[in-house]
Amino acid sequence: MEVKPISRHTLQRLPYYLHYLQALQQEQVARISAPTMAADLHLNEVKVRKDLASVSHTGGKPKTGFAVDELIADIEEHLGYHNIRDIVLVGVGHLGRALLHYRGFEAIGYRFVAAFDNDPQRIGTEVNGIPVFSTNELADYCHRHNICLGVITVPADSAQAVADRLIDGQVLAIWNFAPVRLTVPEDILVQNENMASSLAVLSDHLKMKLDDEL
Amino acid sequence: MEVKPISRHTLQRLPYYLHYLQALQQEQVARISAPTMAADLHLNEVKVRKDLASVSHTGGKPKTGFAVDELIADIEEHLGYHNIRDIVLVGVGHLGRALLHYRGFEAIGYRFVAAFDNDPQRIGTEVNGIPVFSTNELADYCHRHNICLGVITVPADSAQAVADRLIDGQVLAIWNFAPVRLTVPEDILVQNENMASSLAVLSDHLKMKLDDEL
DNA sequence: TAGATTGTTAATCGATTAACAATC
DNA sequence: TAGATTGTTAATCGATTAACAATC
Repeated sequence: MEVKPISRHTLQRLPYYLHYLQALQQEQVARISAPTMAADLHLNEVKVRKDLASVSHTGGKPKTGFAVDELIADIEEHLGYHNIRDIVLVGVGHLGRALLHYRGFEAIGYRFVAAFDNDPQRIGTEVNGIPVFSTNELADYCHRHNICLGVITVPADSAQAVADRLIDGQVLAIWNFAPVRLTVPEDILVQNENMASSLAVLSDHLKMKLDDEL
Repeated sequence: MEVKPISRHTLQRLPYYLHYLQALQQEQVARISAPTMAADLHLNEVKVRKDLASVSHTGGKPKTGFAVDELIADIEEHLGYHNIRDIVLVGVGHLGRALLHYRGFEAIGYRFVAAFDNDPQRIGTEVNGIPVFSTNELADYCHRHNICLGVITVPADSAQAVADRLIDGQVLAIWNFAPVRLTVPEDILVQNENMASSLAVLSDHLKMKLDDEL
């Protein structure tokens, strides 16, 4: 019995499937086929079939497709819904605040339990019910509460210092929104997120469109 | 004289290069080699060389590398720094607010000129100096001001309606943060952004790490 | 000249898409 | 049975990485 690792791109699509299936569930739809999903989500048919095959336990049935309820359970299981993990956020600026309010993380098994900031004005307050502590307490807090993941939303010039403290606190992974590449030990997982990066791709496509129209 | 199209992944890396080079410029560093950049940014050496080759006009010189100033200019040109484009945002919630405050967009040639929302409490206010109008005025505003790009940060269930209005307003592209796939005419460019998607990838890697440690 | 660095051609890797047999 | 749909094997495509000749 083998467990085939699930591809990066498939994982990125899972939350879309989940959202779509939950909407179907609301409308009391019991079964759904891969081709229908593909059409509705504007994805390639085979891609959807492969994605579903890689997470579904029971699989689909020819002619009728997949049971909506089961698929939802399968995807949620894969995304880790059943073992909620505690995470922290550092940098309670605008982006930090937005993430603390984001509702989509619980659905994939993550919950903010604390936020950290340097600004005395922010320390001691709460954001969406989550307490804000001094960054001095970061490493200690992570260690004591067994935090696995830290989200960095501080400016670029303090991101590395924050990362170092998170690592002192024994986190396993860092989700970094600062526009710098962090230097971390090999066994620490870092995922970089950059709004400007995403816009850069869109921008290039847009430029080509504008050029074409001349 | 051919223009080779620049790859999606290269584009995503350009903002990182730009940020890194600007830091070097601050420290009065005049020239930089691809291998050094690769080491500092934890990227493959050849990847950096190819990326730089695809944007640099004058190219590098063996032994000494690239002129920092020229590289910055080349990357900025590619990202569209020199023709700022006006964009709008719809949905002034937490995420919308964060984006309106984000400083990284100007650096790649985009400027928010208006925001839209349905909430009467928000209409008429300003966020970071950007006026908030009623969503009713969306299509009209875009058309009159020749807006090329609309950013959607409304909840999933109203995202499609907003997209329809943006398209009425003749925008060319949509940057969609709602967790749904929009239905749009073929010639409209849509880029989907989903925080949960990104976390899903990180989550899976993390799960494997945790499993390994048992 | 010797050595580091560039730019490019070839090999590898992973993801997408096409083709098709198996199934209800 | 006929036809839609599944699951998988093979072909294609794009990006990364390795190898190497050209250059200052």
